[in-house]
Formats: sequence, C-alpha cells, structure tokens
Amino acid sequence: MFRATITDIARELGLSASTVSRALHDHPDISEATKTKVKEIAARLDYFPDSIAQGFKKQRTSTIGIIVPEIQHHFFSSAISGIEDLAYNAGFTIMVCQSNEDYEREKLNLRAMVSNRVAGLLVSLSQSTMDVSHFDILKKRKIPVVFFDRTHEDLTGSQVKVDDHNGAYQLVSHLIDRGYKHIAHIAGPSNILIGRERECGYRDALIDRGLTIDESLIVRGGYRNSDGTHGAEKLLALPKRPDAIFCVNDPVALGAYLVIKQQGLRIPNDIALAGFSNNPISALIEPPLTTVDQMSYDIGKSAAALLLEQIEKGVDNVSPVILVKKTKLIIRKST
Amino acid sequence: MFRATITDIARELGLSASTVSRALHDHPDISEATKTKVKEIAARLDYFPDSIAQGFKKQRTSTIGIIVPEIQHHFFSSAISGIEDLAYNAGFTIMVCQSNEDYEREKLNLRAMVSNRVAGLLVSLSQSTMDVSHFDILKKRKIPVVFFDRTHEDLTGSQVKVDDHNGAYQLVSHLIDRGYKHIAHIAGPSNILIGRERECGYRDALIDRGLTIDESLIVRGGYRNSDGTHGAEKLLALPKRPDAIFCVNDPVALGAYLVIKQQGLRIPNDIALAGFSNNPISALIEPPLTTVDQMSYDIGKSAAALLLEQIEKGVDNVSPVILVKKTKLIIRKST
DNA sequence: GAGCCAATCGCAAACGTTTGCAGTAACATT
DNA sequence: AATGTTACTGCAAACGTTTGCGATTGGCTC
Repeated sequence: MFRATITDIARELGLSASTVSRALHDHPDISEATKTKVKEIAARLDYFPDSIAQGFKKQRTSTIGIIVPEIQHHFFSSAISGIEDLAYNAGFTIMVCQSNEDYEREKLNLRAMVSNRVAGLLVSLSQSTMDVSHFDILKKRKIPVVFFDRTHEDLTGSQVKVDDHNGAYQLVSHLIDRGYKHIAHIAGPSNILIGRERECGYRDALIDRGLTIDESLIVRGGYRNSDGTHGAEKLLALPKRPDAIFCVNDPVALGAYLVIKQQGLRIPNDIALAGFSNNPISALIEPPLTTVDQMSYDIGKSAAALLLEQIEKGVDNVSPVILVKKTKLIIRKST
Repeated sequence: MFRATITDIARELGLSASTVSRALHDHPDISEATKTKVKEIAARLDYFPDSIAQGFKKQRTSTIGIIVPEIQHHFFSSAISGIEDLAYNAGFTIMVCQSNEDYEREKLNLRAMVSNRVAGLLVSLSQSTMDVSHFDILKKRKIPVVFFDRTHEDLTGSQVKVDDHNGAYQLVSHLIDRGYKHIAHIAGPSNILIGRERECGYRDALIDRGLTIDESLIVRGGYRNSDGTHGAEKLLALPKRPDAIFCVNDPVALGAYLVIKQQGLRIPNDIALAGFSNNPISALIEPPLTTVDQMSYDIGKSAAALLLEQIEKGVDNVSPVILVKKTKLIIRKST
C-alpha cells in the first residue's frame, strides 16, 4: 500500500517539493527539462494529486454540492446529469444529497456540504421547507449558491427556473380552447414558488377567459405520485366531476392517470389530463400526456454555468440573477 | 466572512485545541463541564467541523464515490438513491460521476475519486469498458470497492447483481409457453457480463424447449433507447419477421416499442415485446410491458451495505462476495 | 506525609500541498 | 570588474484537525 506523494517525487529527483508542485502545474518558473523529468517520475510512481490536501491548503475544493428532493425523480436525475457534464468539463466533481422532501434532512445535507467545503452549491428545495434561513450560512461563508426549479421568495442569490406561470397559463388556455369548462387543478404545496406560480397561471387563464374559479376543483398536495392518486380520487368523487385535470407536475399526473384508468374512465373523452415537466414517460403512456416541457437537463447546465461563474469571479463580484427559461407546451392526445 | 475553527473555540475558553477536539467528540478524558461549555460556544460561533481538514489528518474522508454510466437512467438514479439513503444514515456523503458509457471518461472519473480519497467506491461499468485494469489502483491503495449490475469477469472485489441468466431464462420460457416460436433478442454488448448472461439465458431457454437458435434473430447493440430502435428496425425488416422480441433492458425495449408502434404493428397480436429491469415507465405504456424486476433501489442499498462493511472492517478483513439477487418476472399485456 | 491513582488537560507533531520570498548561478551589460 | 538581469529552485510557513504522550491537579490510602 504505497501512495506516492509530491515529496516522493522530489526525493527521487533530488528536488524540493515546491519545485515538483510547480512543475506539475506547469509553472513558468520551472525549466522544461525538470518538468518532463518530474512528470515522468509522477507517471511511473502512479502519483495522484491529493485533492484533500490541496483543498485543505487552498481552503477550497473542486467539488460542487447538489441538494435535491429526490434523485430518482426524472427531472432531478436529468438536471444532475446536466450539472455533472458541465462540472466534469470544468474539472469539478459533484457531491449529491437528497433531502427526501424533508426539511430537517435538508438542513443536515447543507451542513455536510459546508463541512466538505464545496466550492459552490446547487439547491432545489424540499417541499416541506417553509423557512430558508438555514441558507444564511452560505452568505456568511461566501459560498456561491444557485437555486434551481424549487425556489422560495425569501431567497437571495441566483436562481434558475422556468416560467411556471406562463407555462401553466398556456396549458390551461389550451384546455379552454379545446372546450373544457370544468378544469380542476391538483396543486403543489404553497410554500414553494413553482407550485404557487403554476396555480396562479391556472387561475389567471381561467379568469382571462371569463370562466369562474371553483375552489372545490383545486386540491392541494405534494409533488409525488401518491399526491396525484389522492388528488384524483377526491376530484372524481365530486358530485360534479371535472372534465379536465391539470396537475402540478408529471409524477402527480401519472398518479392521477392510474386512478382515472382504474375507474374505467376514458382519457380524454371522459376527462382530460395534463401535467408539467415532460417526463419521458409522459410521451409513452396511452394516451400520451399533454404537458409542459421544462428542459431539465438544460436547467441543470444553466444553473451549473451560473455557479461556475460565481466560483471563478468570486461571489462578491457577481450580482445575483434570476434566469427564467421559456417553457414549451407539448400537446398530446390526453387533451 | 468568519469561519470558526476549533482554535477559535479554544481561545474563547482558554483551552487548547486538542481539548476542544476531544470535547466535541465526547472523549471520556474530558469533563462534562468543559464539554457543555465547548459545545455551547461551538453552537454560538456556528462552528462546522472542517471535513477536509479531518480527512486530511485522518487520511480518509467520509465520502463514498459512485461511478455509473448515466445518471438519468432510471435504474441508476434509483440505485444511487438507495446508496445515498444508506450512506446518509451512516454519516457518509456520496460523490457521483457518470462515465457516459465512455471508457476514457470512466478512467478519469476513477482518478478523481482516488484523488478525492473516497472511503470506498461503488462502480457500474460503462458499456465500452473492455479492460478493467485501471481498477487495480484500488487494490494497491486498499480502497474498498463494490461493483454492481454491470460487472466484468476479470474483476476481483465484491459484486452485487441480479441473476441475469435465470431472469432471462424465465422470461423467454414464458414467451415459449405463450406459444411464440420465433423469438428475437436485442442483445447488449458482449464485454459486459449482464448482457452476455441475459443472452445466455435466452439461448438456454430456447434449447431446453427444443427450439432452434436462429442467429439472424439476435442483433447486438448497447443499452440505450437508440439501440432498441435500431435493433427493432433490423428485425422488422427481416424476410421472416419474429413474433416476439426480448430486449436486454427496458430502455432498449422502449426504443423497440416506438418502432413497432410507428410501423403500425400491434403488441402483442402481431409481435410480443419484453424487456428487463422494470422501469416504472414499462407499467404505464399501452400495452404494459412484460419485464423482469431488478429492484434497483435494493441493489444500491445492498452494494452500499457491502461497501460500508468493508470500510468499517478494513478491506483486508473482508473476503469478497458476489451477491446475486433473485429477479422477479413481471408478466403484463405485451406478451 | 509519602505515595498513588484517577481525572483532566496541554504539547507538539503530523497529514500533503501551495506560495511568497529569498537565494543561487550563469550570463549579459556597462 | 562591478553590477544588473534572467532563469531556475529551495525554504519555511501555513491550512485545521487528531492523537500519543506527558503534565498537572486534587483527593485518597496507608
């Protein structure tokens, strides 16, 4: 079990550790001759730079932290993939934690990230996070952070999200165009912005088209499959059944989908169904689901790019931006 | 930008850094009185232990590295989720890299992991990895590693996988029971074991039932959607069209699914289709897909548990095991 | 009161790397 | 021959934490 260090290389060549360090980093002060010699020995000894020691010395690692509600969720795994690709090209590695939609766990995740001295942090909030003051520590320590998708109004710092209001507005307008009159909404929790904005888009579309808003047609839940099944069960049990359901996201829509199918109702003849986020799965069910494309991979990439800029230029030299991506309405047979 | 260190706490209380360190770790040498005082100040100063410095000193971090082909793939994101949950409970964080099915990138991922001094490593091979000698470095440095799902015969070290041969065997037997005679197979690359074993299960099932193996009905590709579309296009263009297709995994089956639908063929009347891995999506398409459940989340958890054991007991004190999980045949309407 | 033990704490070294500064040698310039 | 310049390399300190060992105190026993 021998691990070569910079000192080993130095000893081998009768040099000092500092020279070896500089040689490996192609410092201009070092002659080409020694550089090649150093690199040769480094290769021969299987030398790996010790990122931990480097991070310790430099007071910063080359790791980007990511906190998401759940990794399995396609939107997030896809966003993470985008982040990883960009980070990889910039010489960073990623460290991932999932809050499992739990506020306390999110706080502990944050602690772990700070402890690990990540160079920067990408966060999508858990659905149970009401208070975001635990992120204050990042400002204090000047750790760059970019929030994506699930944001909160009290948050300072950059954000990347889609135009949830407009996306929902377009979708609901489309439903109205199709002739649906009693459009229900399975909404997300109100603490998270994306849920509120999508609901708002839903309401505004109805109002602008002269339809009245029936509060009994709005049921509230979380962002998971089970929230969709529960929501749909409630809605279908209503005395006057809605003729369309707009769900806050695709997982919820899929939950609703199963309930509708189970009850023997036909989509879209008996009831129309629409989601939000364009999971790959939504294109493959029968009928395929009308939804709003959210470009998860791109959101991840954009958030990572913003973060890398902050890391490079210093958190104080970049003013926070809120990047709002356009959504794309994907009309399929479910409406 | 003030970051409290152990020394700050020590100064505040007129103690030494070592005492503070021990106090924070509940070392028995330290009196309860000082322990509470230390912890109080630590809380007041927002002290976070510096994991980097700790890892540096202890020569080991509390990070578990993960290398997978692609994060978006449901099987992997789900396995990662299982790993993260277990790691979280054990006080570890995870560092994730994706090879994007590329051998060179896999090697660089490995370098990054070693550089970051991960406590252990979980790996699923890229489909283009023929040679696994780059993992020798792990043995040399005594870094525990567990391979999962995508393994290779030259690998030493523990592994967690499913009984691919048996799973495929059962599935193909089921197809034969259903009366299908010309069963095609869209196979994976032959360097990775899971592909070979599934193909082997396919062949053995045919032989055992007295059917002949038609090599023209076996097309070879990778593990992605596109491999399914290409494979299906080839098979459907055959003079004598197969009456069933068994795909090496669900993403490939979904690729094939699209081609079959596009060509106006009905599943399972014109042609039956089956996959492997039980993606959630496979239950929702029309008709739902017969497949083999692989328990991705559990595989991740089991692999992580094996790794944690190695980390705890030392890599030399644990003999490598190969954990083979039972699969479960999921029969749905596509066959 | 000498000796001993237990309880509690500090000293100092070490982990591998980076970096400002200083130092050396060789060579060119007056 | 003295000085300046250039090109290269070494010294030493520092990052925050852990840990073996030794030091100190107070109380206890005989």
